[in-house]
Amino acid sequence: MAVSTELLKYFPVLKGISESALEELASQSVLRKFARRGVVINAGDQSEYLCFLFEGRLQGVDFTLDGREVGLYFVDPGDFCGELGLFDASGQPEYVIALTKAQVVFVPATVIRSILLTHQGLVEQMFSRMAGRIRTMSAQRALLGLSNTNQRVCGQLWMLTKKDSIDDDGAMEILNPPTHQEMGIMLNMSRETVTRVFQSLQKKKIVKRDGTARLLIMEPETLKLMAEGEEE
Amino acid sequence: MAVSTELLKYFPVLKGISESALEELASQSVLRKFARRGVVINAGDQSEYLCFLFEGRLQGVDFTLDGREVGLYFVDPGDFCGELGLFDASGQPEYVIALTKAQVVFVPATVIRSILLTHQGLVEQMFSRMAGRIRTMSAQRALLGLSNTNQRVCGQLWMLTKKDSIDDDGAMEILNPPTHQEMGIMLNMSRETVTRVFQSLQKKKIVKRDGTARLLIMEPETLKLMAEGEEE
DNA sequence: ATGACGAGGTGATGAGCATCACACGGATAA
DNA sequence: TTATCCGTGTGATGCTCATCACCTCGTCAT
Repeated sequence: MAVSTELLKYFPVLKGISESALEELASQSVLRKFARRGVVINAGDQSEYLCFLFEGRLQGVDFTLDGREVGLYFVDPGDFCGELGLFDASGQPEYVIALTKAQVVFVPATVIRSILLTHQGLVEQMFSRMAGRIRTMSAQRALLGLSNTNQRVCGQLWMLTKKDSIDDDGAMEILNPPTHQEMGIMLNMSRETVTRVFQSLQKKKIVKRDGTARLLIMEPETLKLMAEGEEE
Repeated sequence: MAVSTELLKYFPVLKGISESALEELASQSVLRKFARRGVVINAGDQSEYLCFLFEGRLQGVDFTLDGREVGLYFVDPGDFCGELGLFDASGQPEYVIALTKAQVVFVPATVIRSILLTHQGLVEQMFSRMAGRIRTMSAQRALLGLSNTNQRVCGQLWMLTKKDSIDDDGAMEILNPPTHQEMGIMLNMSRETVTRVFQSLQKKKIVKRDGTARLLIMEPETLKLMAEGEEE
């Protein structure tokens, strides 16, 4: 049932919480494992948990009125999701699914709420987190505004690129890149079109596959220029 | 410079604030008027204000890498925007512009922050507000997932429809509807296409213009069905 | 080994919509 | 009044991309 306080210290947002409060949190939290495509948060559930991602990658997804799946945002390790239910009875608007095998710490919202009362710093962290979420959703929306599919894919890849992972050749990487299908869902385009864009990028040696768990961005600058529509 | 506390009481989120705090707020706030297309919040500005909308309609907008404008969300009277800068130095990601003549109360973020420390209820309100923002952005994103332009326009109109404005004939209304251009920006489609969809809706007597300030939704149910793709 | 499944790859086809170009009418200012 | 601007209306044209259909390959469970 409980997790260790050491595990919780992995999460930046919980820095600055008193040891006693952390123990309280830890005692009530659960670590759950998910397989690829597992459902972490179900829309409509009155899910009363904050979900801290320890390992893997999650994705928030929603559905159109006519049932088509749309991708909203990604969650990477150290981050959390499910915060919409914290103070607000409207429930989760969306699903969160695991894109890869994932480990998630479930912390009951009630515990978080009571700790928020006494930890002003945590309040600010939560605000920042939600502000960040809004920013990435805005950025994602801006991506959709690009009329050219090449630009959209390049822009998405650029957003996913680990900017600190630069190696000797100036190459960067994306760990656990989404499948073509998943990118299509994020970018409002068909799986086939994503595949074709990737073909073209690989032919130009701008990106390179390294197994399924890693995508190398050989020429980050060119990628960025293509996202801006300045390059063919 | 200052505004009256009466004016501030118009805003639901400020309910439950002590009279003294409200006076403090009022003394530091400013009421500003904007013309159509006026810029309320400038991206990049370290805008240190919460902007409460008293009258008119605002829109959050962003720009793609290649300079195209995209619409993010609407702000209606009683609501506020600019909360992203509250606790967070990353600044505003987006512009907020006035879609119509508008009156906006600017409240300095510093004052809000200090009041938040002592008003737990206000913290919850702010959380709810941001959660709501995320929900509407998700809904807006889901709209973009619809492949058919008719559906997108109908879905947007449905989101804008005042559900409490039903009259004898079962008609509803939208006050100060966006221009076709503005709808195009929200929905990733060209102004011309929006016009054509409107033509078709008017021909079928599903909507009806009433001057420039009011759009009548004659058949809300049909509109909703069309958004769901169940009707031609 | 064998079967099943999911990811990726590829061509043909046509519809849908962006784009361009221009026209019209109403509002506002000079 | 006239000039100007903006929102709207509409046709012609062509490109892009969704869709369908089918294939290969690798992986995993049995």
